[in-house]
Amino acid sequence: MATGRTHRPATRSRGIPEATVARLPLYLRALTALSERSVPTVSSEELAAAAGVNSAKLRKDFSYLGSYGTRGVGYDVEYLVYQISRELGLTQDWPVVIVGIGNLGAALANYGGFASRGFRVAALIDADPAMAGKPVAGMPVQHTDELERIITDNGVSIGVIATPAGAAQQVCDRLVALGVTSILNFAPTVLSVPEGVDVRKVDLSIELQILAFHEQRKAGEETSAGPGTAPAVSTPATPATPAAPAAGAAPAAGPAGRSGKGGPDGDVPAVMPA
Amino acid sequence: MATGRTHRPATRSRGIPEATVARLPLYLRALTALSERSVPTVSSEELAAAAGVNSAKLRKDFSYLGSYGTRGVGYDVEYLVYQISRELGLTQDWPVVIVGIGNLGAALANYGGFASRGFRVAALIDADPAMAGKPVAGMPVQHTDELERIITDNGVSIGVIATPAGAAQQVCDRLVALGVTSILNFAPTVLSVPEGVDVRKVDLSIELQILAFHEQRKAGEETSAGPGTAPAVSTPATPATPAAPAAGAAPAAGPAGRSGKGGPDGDVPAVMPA
DNA sequence: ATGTCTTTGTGAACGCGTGCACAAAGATTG
DNA sequence: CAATCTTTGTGCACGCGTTCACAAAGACAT
Repeated sequence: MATGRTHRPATRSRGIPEATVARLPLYLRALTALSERSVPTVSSEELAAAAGVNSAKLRKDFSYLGSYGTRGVGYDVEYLVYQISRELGLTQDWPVVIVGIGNLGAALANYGGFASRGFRVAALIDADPAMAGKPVAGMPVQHTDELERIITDNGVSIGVIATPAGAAQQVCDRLVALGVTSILNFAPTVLSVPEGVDVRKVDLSIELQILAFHEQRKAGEETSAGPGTAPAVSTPATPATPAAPAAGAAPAAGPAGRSGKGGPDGDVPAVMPA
Repeated sequence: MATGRTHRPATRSRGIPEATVARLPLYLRALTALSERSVPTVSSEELAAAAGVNSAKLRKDFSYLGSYGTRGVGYDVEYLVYQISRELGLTQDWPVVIVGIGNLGAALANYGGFASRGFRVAALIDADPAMAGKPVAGMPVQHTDELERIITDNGVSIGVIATPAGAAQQVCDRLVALGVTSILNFAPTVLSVPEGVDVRKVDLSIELQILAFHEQRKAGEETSAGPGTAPAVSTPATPATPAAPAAGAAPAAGPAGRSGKGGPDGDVPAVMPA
């Protein structure tokens, strides 16, 4: 999951709940597949199964868009594809810039799922002068200096940040200053943006960490009996009071020493207090 | 947002809400940054700002883990890093396989954020025999035939799928059969898995689509007046009854024509079984 | 035209997550 | 030791999202 809506407390834009908006692309994908198989209509039950959701939820979601179904029959696939596309704004062309052409940026540039949904990669930007001119995904990488010209010339309003964490905020600020109002952030940092700018983030390692949590829980349940977290580790309830005081000794031995190392990003200490 | 927990209706494992679990990695990242700057303690206010959340929410989240703060002072950074790491299961080593070494798979293999969090890339797998032996991220790509040996030898319980959509379910089934119980899916498909297997998905294009929705809404608001979706388009309320019948005509004119084209998309399978 | 059968659309209940606001707890100062 | 100040931990209320369950609507058969 790419998590994270930032700002805009409970945006229920035009009556369509955020949760529903987040599912529309899923329905669209399932519908597109049906469309390619020339399936004329689907029931909410079938479509829900294809999209991996509850059928009641799907019907309620669609009810926010209007009454597009026919009782006793189901939904017309083509028509629904069009309605959802329009609702999501995919009937128009969205020029996009990708900033930071490292491994991930290059992968994004090559990703077919963008172009097929109306997202046109207008430019690939990188701060490294050595990258300039290099072709990635059949398109020359351009230097950051070109950013302003590119964005204004193409009318770009959506930017993708795939830079290292350290550069992300700076890039973000520049994009926003140039009029970009939607940002998809792959850098592991919290971006601060002014009111009116939407940020969504995708953090690859966060997803793995969430899986690890559940994995640990599963392993713990089958190994030992109780609901304990890790087997053979003291329960988390105990070290309440001694926490803060005891911690004073920690930095000496532990992770503080690691802070010198220039790792790829933040990480977990090898040794810990208490 | 990489969204998407599948299965497990309302998993509140061991009393820690899912929403809280999803935020722990964020806190951890912020705390690690503080740790590297040798900051000894933080208040909930400061940490919340660094993690991009509400301070009340943060305190409540931490309260599920136990009472790790000191009133009037704040939280001990090192200690909290340890507690969260342990809770997430990051104090142990998680061998991971990445299946599908295309652009994205290669980017994932090179991503530093995994290794630094206790995730060890045990192997890179690809179905293409031509890829076998090629070094990616300083590690030879191995053929799918090796999958069983690799997984059992390394005790892999987490798999990352970065294959084209068409191959994802098949790969998933094989992983599950070999004992993998957590899957991070980058392929744009809904994976069906048996009870007890966790799937999280990251769909790059979904995030962009959600941004496009909001972007369209923003544009619509400033251009025309009303809360209408796209300017100069009939409101969605009208075509209620004629929806299904009229839909037959829709594909001709509208974007429905798009369905025919077999895009460069890695996305929807061109053909698929019923 | 009438009745039956299928499937939508939605009212209502429930549960989770969020945020407020404050009491309790400890540090700190005089 | 008492008073004050800071910050945590949480009870409570509210709103969003999910799910159930059913009436309304239309297709289809007779």
